[in-house]
Amino acid sequence: MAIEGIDPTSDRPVYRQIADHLRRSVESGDLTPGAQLPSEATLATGYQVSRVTARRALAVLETDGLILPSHGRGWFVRRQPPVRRLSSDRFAQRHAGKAAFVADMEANQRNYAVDVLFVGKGDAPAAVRDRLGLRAQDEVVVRRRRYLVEGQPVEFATSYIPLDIAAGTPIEEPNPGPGGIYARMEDQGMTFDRYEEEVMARMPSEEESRALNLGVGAPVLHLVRTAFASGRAVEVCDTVMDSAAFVLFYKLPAH
Amino acid sequence: MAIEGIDPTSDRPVYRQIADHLRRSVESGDLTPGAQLPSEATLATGYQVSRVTARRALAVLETDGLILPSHGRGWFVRRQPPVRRLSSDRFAQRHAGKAAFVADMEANQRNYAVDVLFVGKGDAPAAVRDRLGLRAQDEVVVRRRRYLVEGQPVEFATSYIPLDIAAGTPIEEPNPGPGGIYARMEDQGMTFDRYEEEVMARMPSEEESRALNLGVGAPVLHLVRTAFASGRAVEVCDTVMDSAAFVLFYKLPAH
DNA sequence: CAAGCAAGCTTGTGTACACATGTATATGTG
DNA sequence: CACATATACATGTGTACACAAGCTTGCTTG
Repeated sequence: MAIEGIDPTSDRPVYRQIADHLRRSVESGDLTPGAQLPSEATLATGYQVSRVTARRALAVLETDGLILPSHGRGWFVRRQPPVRRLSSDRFAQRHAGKAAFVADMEANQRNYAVDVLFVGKGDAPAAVRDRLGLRAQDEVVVRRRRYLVEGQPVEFATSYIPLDIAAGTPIEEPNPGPGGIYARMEDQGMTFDRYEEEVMARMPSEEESRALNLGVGAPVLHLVRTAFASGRAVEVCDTVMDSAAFVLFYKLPAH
Repeated sequence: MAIEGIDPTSDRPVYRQIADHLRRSVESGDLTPGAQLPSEATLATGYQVSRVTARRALAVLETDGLILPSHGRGWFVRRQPPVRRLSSDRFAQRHAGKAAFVADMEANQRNYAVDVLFVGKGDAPAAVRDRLGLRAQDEVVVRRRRYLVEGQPVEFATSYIPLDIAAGTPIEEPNPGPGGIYARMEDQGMTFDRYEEEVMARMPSEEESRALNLGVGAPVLHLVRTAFASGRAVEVCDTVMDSAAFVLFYKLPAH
């Protein structure tokens, strides 16, 4: 008699049947986020397979981003960070001098934090230089920061601003003051024309995966925003986001 | 003496060292896209490990989306489909009566094809009904289609249109005529107000992975667009895209 | 009581082997 | 020449086992 609906004679491999079975337990809420799964040995005897096969089933769910192993402790159902939305108008309509991320977070009533990881002069990648219309030797101000929601890192953002705009202004400081760097540029008399955003989805590098605390199979959203003010590109912001934590929202006029 | 830089005494597991070594071969162009890797048995003897360990190294690269196995043939370096861009203004500025996708493709000089998979009356998912402002029992016209570029399926799109708009019009036909369904709605005197797009990145279901011919570790872009005309939501289009084939491009005015 | 250590659990990495199944190629037969 | 078949080789799935290494618990010892 088959154990728990597993049929060794089926065309579908046993390890996939076990993965399906466990997946249903997770998706039905039978195994809640954070819950511990039975140990590999328990699963193996329970499903009457070898530990190798049980592990293979677990690996499938790990790749799917459903569960995570913890060496010496066990396998656990992933806690999905709560989804939040970002609006396309988040840069156009800054609320009462607050930076975009802060306004988003307060609108969604979430605990958030921003770590400034690096601010200073540096070089820009070639793709960024192209968008800013700079030459190879031109330096920029680099602002790298990390955003956390409910204690979880969810986003890394790196801004590149041409030196002739940023030099000698609060843009070079870790804290650029109320309204963020956009407000400081407007202080200089700049008027923002438009933004261009390029959105990609891809797998994270090992470093990104570690930094965002992602599961093995979890992709990232990669957003490159170019801001144009007074007829020129004044900033490129390169953002890598935990895809489970974001839904990008764009409101587009119909001409 | 170590074979090919593999050190069994290192802290880094052997299978990861082998994966790194092979990854470099792929990324350096030593193994070009489409090229076949040595067989598992060859790798095992070459690196002096068991076939299981060689397979584990290959599985790492498969999860990373670099290589693909072909049963009975071997492992091959993935061909990345050529990246193409979609513009945010693709719906606002339809060119000479051409549908959005067609205009995009011709602008990028690519071979493309559209398969109409299903057109007819049906039910909409709850999330779609909400966006359209419909009740549970309200039926819609469902239009499901597949887009191919250079022979590769890259996108599945499903449109939902309220029955009171679509019934008895070419919108119910597989071929809705020049300009697509938007043009037919305008024929009815509708004026398009705005579009809302929600962009997510996630891992595909097994079915999606198969349908889009994705590698194991490849994510999809999931876009849900709601079109508003004459003050009401008139269409929801649910699109799942091969993330390797698309860069979404949005041009946003600065208020 | 507290510190430390050992036992016993967990996952992580690796071996060797067996057989099923898909693919390509060479070979032999009509 | 065309077609079926055998065979060699590829990956796919599964077993059993061994040992390393991390974590938790509880007992022992000072």
